[in-house]
Amino acid sequence: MLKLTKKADYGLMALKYLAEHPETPALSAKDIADAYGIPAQLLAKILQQLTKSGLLRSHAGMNGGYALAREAREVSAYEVILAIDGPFFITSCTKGKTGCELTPSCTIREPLARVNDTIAGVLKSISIQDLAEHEHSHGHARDTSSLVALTL
Amino acid sequence: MLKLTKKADYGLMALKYLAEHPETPALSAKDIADAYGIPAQLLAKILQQLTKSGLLRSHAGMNGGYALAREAREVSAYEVILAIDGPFFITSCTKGKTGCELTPSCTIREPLARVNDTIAGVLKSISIQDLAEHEHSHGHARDTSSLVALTL
DNA sequence: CTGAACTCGGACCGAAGAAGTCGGGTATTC
DNA sequence: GAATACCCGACTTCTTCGGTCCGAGTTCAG
Repeated sequence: MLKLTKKADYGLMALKYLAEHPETPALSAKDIADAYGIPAQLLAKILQQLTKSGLLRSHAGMNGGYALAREAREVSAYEVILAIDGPFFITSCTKGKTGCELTPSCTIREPLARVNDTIAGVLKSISIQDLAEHEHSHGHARDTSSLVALTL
Repeated sequence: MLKLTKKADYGLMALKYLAEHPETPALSAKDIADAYGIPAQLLAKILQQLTKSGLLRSHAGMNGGYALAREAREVSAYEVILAIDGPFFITSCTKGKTGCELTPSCTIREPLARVNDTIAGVLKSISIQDLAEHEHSHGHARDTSSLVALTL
């Protein structure tokens, strides 16, 4: 478990692809879909969501398509996932307003909420640029290690 | 997204409950289920899985029930989740053997695998004991902060 | 030794959400 | 005005989770 949806995957792939082709003014949904073998219509919807969230700029008409609204370096994986799948929570009782009122015993959530924050922090620290850069970087380990604090 | 299942939640709750009652030789599934308002039959199945995974000891017959197989301190949240929901991966292409062979372009997985490891590390650093201890610890922040390294 | 209390374990089902499809509408360019 | 591409909601399909039911095996008390 604990996996993110295919949509989020597709979205990350698409943004990575755009980051890898900064020269082109715009890439159509079909272009990207073909490049990865993703269902075009589905990818289109995902890109629309990302556009609505302000991560992409769209341009209709011939030779239209999508382009990054910001620098690849300035877009975190967290934002992408958030835009596509909505806010995530590790805990099942998503704590809307009802939450775990039925079971007044959700004493587990408190520590798990910390974990949740930690994960979010990790995701926020990864940019689209990072994804694109590691195209063929197998061995040469960069020194871009970040530390995440988990306070119980 | 990215949330763990209710089963895993229930499992963690149950273990926490057991950790809080070390004096009793065994607690039945029903006891725990009643304490938290969880469907008893469902909890029973979860506890069975935990038993098969070696996290619990079961004892049939009258006054039977479940007990921790190990010290609460020695059981990590990771193990519990693993036992209940199976191995988790952030990526959708779970990389069995087929994985993303269809799309030979899963260049995203590599960085995300690091994230996956990071999360696993966090979960491994949390023990059942930790969950039980924070029963009423609202304000007094302990200094049990651990650092997790994420190397891209 | 018989029955109550409990665990064990598979089969089953309904609901929810994810994945993907279809079709109509709108904007832009040539 | 035709081709290209984005826009967007509705719909179908499929998987999985959450939960229930029931039968069988164990253990212990009286």
